[in-house]
Parts: sequence; C-alpha cells; structure tokens
Amino acid sequence: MDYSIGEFSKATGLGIHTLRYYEHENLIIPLRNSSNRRRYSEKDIAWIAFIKRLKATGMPIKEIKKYAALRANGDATLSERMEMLMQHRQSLNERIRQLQEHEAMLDEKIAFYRQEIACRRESEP
Amino acid sequence: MDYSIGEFSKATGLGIHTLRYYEHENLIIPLRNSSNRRRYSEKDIAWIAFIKRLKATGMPIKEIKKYAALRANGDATLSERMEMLMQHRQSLNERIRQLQEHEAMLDEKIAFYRQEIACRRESEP
DNA sequence: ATACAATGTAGAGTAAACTCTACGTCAAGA
DNA sequence: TCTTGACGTAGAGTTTACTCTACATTGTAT
Repeated sequence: MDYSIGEFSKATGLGIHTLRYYEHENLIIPLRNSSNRRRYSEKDIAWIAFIKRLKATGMPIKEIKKYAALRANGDATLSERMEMLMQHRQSLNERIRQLQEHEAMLDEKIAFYRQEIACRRESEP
Repeated sequence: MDYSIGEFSKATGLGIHTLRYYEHENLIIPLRNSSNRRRYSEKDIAWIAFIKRLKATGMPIKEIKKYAALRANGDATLSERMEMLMQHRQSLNERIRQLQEHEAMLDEKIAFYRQEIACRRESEP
C-alpha cells in the first residue's frame, strides 16, 4: 500500500530528482522505512496530483510551499487554505480573461494576414 | 518622430536593459544615429506591442525570434508568419481550455473546504 | 558471496529571460 | 571648462524550477 521513490515517480509522472527536490522544498515529506528509504502513501498520490494542478495554473513553488505548510498544520488551517485557493481562483480567472482577449487580437492579426496574402495573390501576373 | 532608448523604454514599459537584450537576440534592431545611439521608430512601438502580446500568450523568445527573422525578410514570408500565428492560436486555445478545466476543479475543492469548515463550526461547543 | 540495480546525500549544472555592473564616450547646461 | 546624465559595450549575476553528477549504501537475484 505504499511506494518506493521509483514506483512513486512512475505513478505520478514526476522524476525522482524532482520528488527529492520537492521534499527539500517541504512540499511533500514521505515517511522513511527502517533503512531510511522513502515510503510514499496513497494520500501522497492525491497530494501530488493537487500540487500538479496548482502548478499547471501558474502557482509558483513558493506559494505552494505556504499551502503545504498550512496543510501540515492540520485542520486548524482549513479556512486559511480556502482563502489561498479563493485568491488563486480569482487570479486564474483574470488570467483566463486576459488570454481570451489576446486570442481575439491574434484572430484579428491572422485575418489581416489572410487579406494581405489574398491581395498579393490577386496582383500576381 | 523617433525615440532614444530611454524614451522608448518609457513608451513601451520595457527596461533599457531588456531592450538591449532584445536587440542582442535580434528581436528588434533599431537604426543608429551618427554617434551610434539607438533610434527607435513609431513602427518599433507597434512591433514591441506585438512582441509583448506573443510573450503574454506564452510564446518563448526563441519562437518570437523565428517570427522576427521572417518579418525581417519582408512580404515574401507573409504566409509563413501566418502559419506560425495559426499554430500559436491553436495551442493558446488548448491552454485556455485546460485552464478552464483546472478552474472547475479548483471550484470543487473550494466547495469541499466550505463544507468542511461548516461542519467544524457546527460541532463546536 | 557477489554483482548489480535502486536508493541515499550533497552539491553542481542547466535553461529561460531578464537584470545589473563596470567602465568608457559624448552632448549639453551652469 | 567642468560636470552631469544618458548612452555605449561586454560580461557577470539573478531567479525559478528543475536536472544531473559523484559517490556511498543497501536490497535482491544468482
């Protein structure tokens, strides 16, 4: 029911170097067995999945670290964590809006190129 | 009708170090005056605005460099440039879709937190 | 018993995109 | 004339997030 770092690496898609780096940064601290080998749990799988989601939405490691620290302090920090997530959702929302705006501009530019190229073709001999 | 690097920096919001870096990377090559000072044009303003848009949509400098190289080769490269922009629009679209997905998941997580916190409050003395 | 694959730590190296430092030149105002 | 501030180049330094190397240990298969 638990994973060596190699197994965990395959299960999560993160390299073992990355996992050790995440541990160094206190994002995830697996248990150790009697010979000091890391033992990741099923819960760690879910936690990494969440970390990946936060990363994918542009949250920097520093920020994820803060979240991880709260999480490590247990249920007393629930509302603080929710606060963080709500702020993150806010900025994500804003970013999506901006990207959509940029996409519209890109569309315009492409339409302009299409025009230019059509003209060029017309005036060919 | 043209700008020194300092004026251009203010006009575009990019630092002068960044502008020199962009020049080093062949993104933008301003004219020089008789004493070797850079002279940016009105057209350069528009070009930087476009570069900023490409950057804001996640295009790496390397890729922008390719675009800039095509642009420097004039009208013969119009369709190649359009091709690039269309590909970029495609990936931007995909990215926006993914972010929206992540946003939905974040919403779920937040709703879950809200539940948890409500429960906790209920069971207080 | 031994080879070999996986794991451990500490620390160096990498890539992207700036950002800054050092030092030299030059034009214009007090 | 002197000084000050903007500009020039070359190259070093920074930040983020890994990624890799070197070398020691340990678990497992033969």
